[in-house]
Amino acid sequence: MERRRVTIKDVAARAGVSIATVSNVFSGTKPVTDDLRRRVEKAASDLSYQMDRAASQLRSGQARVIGVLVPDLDDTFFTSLVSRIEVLAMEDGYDVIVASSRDDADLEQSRIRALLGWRPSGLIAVPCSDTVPDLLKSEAARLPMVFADRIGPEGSFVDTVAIDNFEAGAIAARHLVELGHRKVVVAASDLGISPIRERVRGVAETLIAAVGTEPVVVELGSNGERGADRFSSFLAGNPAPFAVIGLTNVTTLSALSALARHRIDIPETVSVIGFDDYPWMSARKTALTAIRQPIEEMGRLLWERLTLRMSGEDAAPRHVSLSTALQVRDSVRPVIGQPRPNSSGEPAEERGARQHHSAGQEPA
Amino acid sequence: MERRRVTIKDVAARAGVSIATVSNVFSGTKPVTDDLRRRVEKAASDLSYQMDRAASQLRSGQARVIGVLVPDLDDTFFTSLVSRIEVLAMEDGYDVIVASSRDDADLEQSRIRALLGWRPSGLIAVPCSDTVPDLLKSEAARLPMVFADRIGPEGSFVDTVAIDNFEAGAIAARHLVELGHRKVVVAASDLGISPIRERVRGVAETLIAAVGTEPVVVELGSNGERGADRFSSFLAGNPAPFAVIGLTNVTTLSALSALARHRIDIPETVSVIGFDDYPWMSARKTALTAIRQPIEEMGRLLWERLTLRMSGEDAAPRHVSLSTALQVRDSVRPVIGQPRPNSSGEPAEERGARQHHSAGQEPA
DNA sequence: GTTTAACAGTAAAACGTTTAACAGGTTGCT
DNA sequence: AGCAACCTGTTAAACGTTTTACTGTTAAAC
Repeated sequence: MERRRVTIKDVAARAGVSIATVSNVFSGTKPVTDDLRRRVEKAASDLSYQMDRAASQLRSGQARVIGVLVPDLDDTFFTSLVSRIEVLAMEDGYDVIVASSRDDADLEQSRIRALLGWRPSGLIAVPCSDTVPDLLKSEAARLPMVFADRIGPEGSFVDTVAIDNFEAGAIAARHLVELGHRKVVVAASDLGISPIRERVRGVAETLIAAVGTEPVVVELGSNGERGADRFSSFLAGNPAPFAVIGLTNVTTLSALSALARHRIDIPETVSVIGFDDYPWMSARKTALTAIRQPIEEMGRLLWERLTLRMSGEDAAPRHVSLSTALQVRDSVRPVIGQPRPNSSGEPAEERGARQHHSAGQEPA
Repeated sequence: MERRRVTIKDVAARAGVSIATVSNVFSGTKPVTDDLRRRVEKAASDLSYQMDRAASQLRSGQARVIGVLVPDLDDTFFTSLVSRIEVLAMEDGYDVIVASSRDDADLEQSRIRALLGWRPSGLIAVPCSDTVPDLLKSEAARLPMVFADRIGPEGSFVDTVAIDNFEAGAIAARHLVELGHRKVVVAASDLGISPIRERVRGVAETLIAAVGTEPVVVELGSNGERGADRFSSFLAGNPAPFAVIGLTNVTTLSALSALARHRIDIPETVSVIGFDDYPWMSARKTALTAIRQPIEEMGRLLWERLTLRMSGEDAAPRHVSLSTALQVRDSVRPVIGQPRPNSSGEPAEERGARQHHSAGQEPA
């Protein structure tokens, strides 16, 4: 039963040519006359020949594969990115091998090793922490790579594509302020991640500048379920009304989940701005106002940068920063006049940011 | 700058052993004394040696890679599956390369070719149509593979893991019936896909048996946005109240979206049962009752079957069928007494199923 | 009508591993 | 003591391609 693998040799024999010619027919390295080409193609399809990538890659050094490393394959944001990249890569004849670091630096390290073992033509990575593995730093000269989304302060030794995180936060805060909100709660995932810190900063600075109020930052982690629990217990100690900004699609979900659990009405008692723009956000009675990341464009730019590098571009690293936009829907309620005074207290501070408490009038 | 690649030879030289020994240290094929092993490991790490997969694979024929083919990388169901598989595969030392067929049979064919070119150790596929590519049929003897989810009537030449689709539909219908519903609309994706047909059948037969009513089946396609439009125009011609069953997480979303667009209250005017169980479903004021697929378990079984095959099991194909369960939440409203008569008409038939119209009393 | 250049094809040498065949050295068994 | 069996290590031969260098042949240029 165990038929021998059909190799380039068999094809060559059947077509009556040398193996080099067969190789040329398929790789197109050197021209081949139509007659021979046809003969070879016929022979190949007769034998249902399939090139052996391992052999091809070993000899040529060209892998035609790109590695994609993301922190979490259950997070729609990352899978959307992977999806885009897969399409683009396929169109250019590359295959993609995925690896998830599950937000664990050690695992990330080992996944990177695995990816590198493929000697891929390129690497697209969403690092899981600010500190980029040395492994990659030393490889950066040799291997084309682009970082996405999670760009640390020092992540500048390589091309990057990310959104303007500060702006994203600012946009959300501004919207809230314009509608009269003063008490805002930020549902952050992990303040150890610098883009998240930036988003928080965007919210905080805008809020302070506009109304002199600091946001309350709640750290929910990157697991949705735990996040919901945490936000739920936050809710227990910090009565509405206020507005919440989700800084991540996962934290948005967590916050929403907790809010639902407490049967708190949106936007009547708490206004919500979500992150990312996914179908489920508009599939609700009060559709979610959200900060939309241009995922499609991110994918495109990521691939563009990578292909440029792969084709030998050797300029200084470029960092592209994309703008987010607010998708205004129904989950933010305009507040008329001053916020009504709380009867029973107000959000206590949870982490980092101090909260300015303004009962009644502004200090001019 | 272009340093030469560090190979097994360099390591061997530095450690003062033969390349075969180095190979043995890493592959563990033959035992090596501790002394040498240490020397080799030291040398390898000094040079930061990394094995070349291409060479290794070429020689050994062992790829340690498994191909995963899904119809859509933007559908959370499939990405959840991929995520599970990636974890399991990694734990066993396999890498995974993903390909999306985007529900296109031609593309699927070409993606399969690409996957096969890697000579993977195994293949996990969610075919995009009932007719399995001949390409795979002929490869089935050689290459361990398992099909998931989309199992056609003839998909039996290879191991499969799927849910009991008929039962899934039946469960949903039963729940509806028990709560007094008689008019049910089924939001199907594509009736060309046999699992979907099965789910429809499950709903229809249960409904007919219980209350003598046939469901109205609306075909929404597998694109969420278009699906929402279609369901929206269905809604325009077919006034509530009724109950809808989403047969897919995407169609659920589409239906919900359209419902929201028409400002129809859930569950007051229409009751909804969704498919799959995702965080967004419970992150709403009226959480969604849904048919939950055991994705985690599916992934586990898929991997289990595949590893069994990869380790040489050569029994007849096994087909495992998993049960779904209804996750009861708040989106289905009990109907008291008879359904109130419609004022302006009722759902017209959209495709396939005829609708029985019972104005007033049952025909005993 | 030479000389050149371009072209189409081939033979053979890589590419970096794994592994089959083999070689000493030690141990175990009569 | 003698022989087999077993270790641990080495040498060299694969694995299936791509690519370099080379060989004729044909077209272009003088």
